[in-house]
Amino acid sequence: MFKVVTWNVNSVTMRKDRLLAFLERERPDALCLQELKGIEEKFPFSELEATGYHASVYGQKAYNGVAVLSLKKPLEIRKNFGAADDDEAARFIAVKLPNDVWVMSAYCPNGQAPGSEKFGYKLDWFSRLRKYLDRNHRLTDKIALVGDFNVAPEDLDVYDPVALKDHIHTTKAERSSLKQVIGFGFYDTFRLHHKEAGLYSWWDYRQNSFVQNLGLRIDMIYATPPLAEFCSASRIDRGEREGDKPSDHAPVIAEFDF
DNA sequence: ATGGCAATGTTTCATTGA
Repeated sequence: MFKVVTWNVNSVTMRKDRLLAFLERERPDALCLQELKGIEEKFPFSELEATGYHASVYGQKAYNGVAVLSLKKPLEIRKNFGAADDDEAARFIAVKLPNDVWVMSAYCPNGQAPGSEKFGYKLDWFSRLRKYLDRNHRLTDKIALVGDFNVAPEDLDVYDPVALKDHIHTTKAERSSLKQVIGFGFYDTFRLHHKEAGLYSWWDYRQNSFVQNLGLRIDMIYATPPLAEFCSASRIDRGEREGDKPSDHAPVIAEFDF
């Protein structure tokens, strides 16, 4: 069995205790983090290593930051999209594990508002992610491309698609850009097992949104065919959105039987 | 239409997030 998790923790410093408890409880083979919100010097390496995890970390001051925690030590680590790409925001890290699976933790740009400068950056970022995949991988590779994609791919993934039509996360341009990435050949492993509406991974901190289930499904575990064919279960751990000091995102979990 | 909540650094406000 190979268990993968993605979790936007909204500051690894603030979520350290939750993260350690989660790892003890779930013992995933790989846990991908987004929004570390700190430089590598602030990352709690020693406490994570004490729980048996290797930490591959790409940090940045104040914003962004991604990591992959894994039970097995990675054979290879890549940060962002390589020498051909000069983006300095720490939004992407890929590790090759000994079982030949590439695990990629992605923190896609928010985009702020349709038409804004940051919106253009978001669309461009997806385009560069697709180019990175084309340059470095083939469809026959076992890849888990996971993270906070900041796009709700379908109206089914939005609590009020009418009110939020053409808002950030739901525009045609964002959905089309995400599809360009997924068109590499990925499956949305959560939807392999859950087809219904009302299932989200993020809820606004404001307005009691979680209690009302006013959310979006924007955190994904995408897998290429040789991995997706073994996906036996998937779920969203809503319990992590409850209690004291939760992240606004819940962890998304996928299990692969091989 | 707006703000509401949370986290970080530029810290008692500004910026960003989604």
